Amino acid sequence: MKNTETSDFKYIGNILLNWYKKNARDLPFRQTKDPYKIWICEIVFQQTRINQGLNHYNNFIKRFPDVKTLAEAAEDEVLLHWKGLGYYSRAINIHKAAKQIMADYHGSFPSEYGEILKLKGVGKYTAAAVSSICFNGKMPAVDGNFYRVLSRFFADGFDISNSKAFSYFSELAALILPEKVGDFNQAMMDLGSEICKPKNPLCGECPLHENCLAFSLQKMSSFPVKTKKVKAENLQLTYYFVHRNGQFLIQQRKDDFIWKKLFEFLPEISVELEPFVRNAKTINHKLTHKNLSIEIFDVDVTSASVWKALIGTKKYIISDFENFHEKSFPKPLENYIQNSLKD
DNA sequence: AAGCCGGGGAG
DNA sequence: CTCCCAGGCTT
Repeated sequence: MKNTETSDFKYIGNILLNWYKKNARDLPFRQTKDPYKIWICEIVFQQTRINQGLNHYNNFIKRFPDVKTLAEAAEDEVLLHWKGLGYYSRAINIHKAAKQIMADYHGSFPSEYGEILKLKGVGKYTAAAVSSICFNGKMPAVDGNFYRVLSRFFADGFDISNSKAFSYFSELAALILPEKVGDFNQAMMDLGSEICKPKNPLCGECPLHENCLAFSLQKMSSFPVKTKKVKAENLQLTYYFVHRNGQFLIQQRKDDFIWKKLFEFLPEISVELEPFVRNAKTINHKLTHKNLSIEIFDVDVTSASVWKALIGTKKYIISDFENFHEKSFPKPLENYIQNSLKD
C-alpha cells in the first residue's frame, strides 16, 4: 500500500453505490433487514455460490423463521436442512448460536459488531456483514470478492493465502469505504460475482474500469495473487450396508473429521453377519482436501433371527428406504441409497 | 500461522 | 482436470 496513502479514493465507494442501485441482484434476503435472516444467509453462503445455496436458504427460513424456532429445534433437524450443502459445522454452530441468542440476549439479535462476533460460527466477515446491513455498522465485510476487486483495482500483489490478507485488505477497503457501508458491502459482493469474476471478468461493464490498474495494465488474470495450493490426500473408507426387508442400519458420526454429525452406514460388522455379505461396490468421491475411495459391502441379512438379535442390541439406528431422506447423509452415501432403491 | 472442513459449477 | 465460492474453527 505504498502509493495509495496520499490519494483520496472515496469516490470509488460512491461509484460502486450508484452502480449497485441499478444493478443489485434480486435475491430473497435483499428484501429484508431482519438480522436473523441476514445472519442465516451469510452463513449459508460462506464458501458457497448463490445458485447452489438458494434453495437451502429458502427451505431453512421456511422451517426456522426466527431465532426461537431454530433454538428450540432438534439438532438433527437443523442438520437435515443443511443436507448436501457441505461444511456441516456451519449447521451445528448456527444452532448453538441460536441458543446463545436466546440465553444471552433474550432472543433479541445483538446489534453491536463485537457482540455479533461472539456468536458461534460468526467471524469477522459475517459480523461485519450483519452489523452493516442491519444496524448501520461501519465495518467492511471483507471476503473473497474484496480480495479480488481490490487487488485488481490497485494491482496489488499481496498474497491472499497469507494469514494477514484479511487485515491487509481491510485497510485497502477503508480507503474507499463510503458512508452507506451496508450497501457498499453488498455492492462489492455483486460486482465480484457478476463483473469482476475470477475468470474472464466483464471489464467493459465495470463501473471502475477507468481507474482499475489491473485493467489499464491488462493484467486482470494476475490478480489476486494466491500462492498456497490445496492438495487432496487419498483416503479409503469401508462401510457395510446392513439391510433386511427395506430397512438398514446406520449410526451418527462424531463432530470431528469430515461430515460432522451426519449419518453413515456401519464401518464394521460382527462375525455373525459375515455369511450375509454379498458383493462390494467402490465409490470414488472428491472432497476439497480428500480423494475418497469408499468401499461399500452389501449385507443382506436373510435370517430373521439374526436380524432380530441385531436390532435387540439397540446399538444402531434403523433407517429405511421409505424415508431415508429424513436424515442427513453424506452425498455419496445418499446417492448409494438412492441407487439401491432402483434394484 | 497453518491446516482442515463439502459440494458444485465454470472454464 | 483445476480453481474457487457472501469463511471460520482448531491446533
